[in-house]
Amino acid sequence: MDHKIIAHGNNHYEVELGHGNLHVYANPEIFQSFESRVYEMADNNLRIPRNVYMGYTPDAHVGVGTCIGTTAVWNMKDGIVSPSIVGVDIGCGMRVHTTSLHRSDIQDKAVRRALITAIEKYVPTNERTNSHYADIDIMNVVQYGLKGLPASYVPNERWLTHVEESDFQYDHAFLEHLPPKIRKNAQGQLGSLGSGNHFIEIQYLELNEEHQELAAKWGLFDGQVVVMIHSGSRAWGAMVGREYNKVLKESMRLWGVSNPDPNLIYAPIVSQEGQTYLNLMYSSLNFAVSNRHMIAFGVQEAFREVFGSGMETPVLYDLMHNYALKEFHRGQPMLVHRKGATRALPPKHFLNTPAYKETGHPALIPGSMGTSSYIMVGREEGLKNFYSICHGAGRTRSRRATKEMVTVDQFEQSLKVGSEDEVMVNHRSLETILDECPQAYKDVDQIIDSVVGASLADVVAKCKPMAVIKGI
DNA sequence: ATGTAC
Repeated sequence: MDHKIIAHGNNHYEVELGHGNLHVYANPEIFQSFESRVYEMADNNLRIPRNVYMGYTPDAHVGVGTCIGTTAVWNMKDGIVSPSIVGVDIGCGMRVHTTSLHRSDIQDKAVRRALITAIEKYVPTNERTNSHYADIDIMNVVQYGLKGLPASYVPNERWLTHVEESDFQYDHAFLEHLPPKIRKNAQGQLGSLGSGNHFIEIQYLELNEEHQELAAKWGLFDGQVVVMIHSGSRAWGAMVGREYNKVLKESMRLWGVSNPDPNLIYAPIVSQEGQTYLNLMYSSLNFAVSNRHMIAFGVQEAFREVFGSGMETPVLYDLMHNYALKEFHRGQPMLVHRKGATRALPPKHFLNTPAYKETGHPALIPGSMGTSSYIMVGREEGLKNFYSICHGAGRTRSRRATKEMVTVDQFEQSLKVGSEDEVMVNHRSLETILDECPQAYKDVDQIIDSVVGASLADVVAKCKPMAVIKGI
């Protein structure tokens, strides 16, 4: 397919497709690597009426119905909501906790092994292992988010304030639409990691010299040990997504609405079906943020076991990259879908959570296993992409293709196994998580270069991996 | 992604 491309400069391209224009933020190298399939998908998404804006971040790649890396906006009054443009793992996101430790404190491999073992004791990493928080009623959690947790699981006020949202408000009456077994499936999963690309990583920081002052304000220092968590809404969000893909698909058939891609599902925001999905999506966001909170609670317990009961692991921030949020833009309420896209608000922006109003909030971007992650901050210019930046490196090949192509030996080499700087992993064998090797992902440094070059955000700190806990 | 699957 040939498309007219407008190059705006500064890693910003506008691609004219059959049904509207797609904005792409990528450096020339990444831009050239996009396959035509991602443009076909964007064009199918642009067929949905009254789209206000659609953009790709540089980590964009093919997903179900809609590419991962999409920001898509409609007006609340005449727009649509789409489970396909939210993504299957509703509320999937990132969280970072800081420590007072320096990397030299955990350079000893025995210490890092002890931390991995302790974390696995407090955070279930096997699919069917329940968390031991039987005293938490998940119905309180899905209704009131972090405010639904018993006080004994909230170490201090900061854990409620340094998050993108602690309590997503919605009409709880919609919970009656859910199948009863969702409760049984999700109960016991709170505080568990999940599998796939989810992880807990122990990292050390390399501060960007140009943002030392901001880093200090955020409590960050060079060489600091931090913990990065990537997880989502587990069975709760998966069941909401699956159920409403079915329901909305049937509604589209009844309404006579169709799209060339049968996997692209959507409904008017004002319709009963759209309202039901939207409200139940918020229940999943409450589960997701609470899940990461409880994982972090377990991680703090583990650090206390290794370093003493006085150990504190303050939360830096928690934010999501799979959701649709009502936001005010251009003076109007709009529904901003971010599927594999991270909000990065600039300093002073009114949408910032109060704790980060002055500085802008930390935007947490994971790399692939064994490569760097990043802590960034949004810029004013990010407005052009509705303040969305990348959500990570972005896959470059499928799980199956990766397993056929990469060997366990190559994976071990990329983790520097055997050396002092080895990225230690909880799994005895890397065979089971081979599809998560760095060779399956784009080069995260190129992705970050694209975002910085497009003036969407700046790097505050680079996070280098020292130990990783993966689920199965 | 998912206590996977019309």
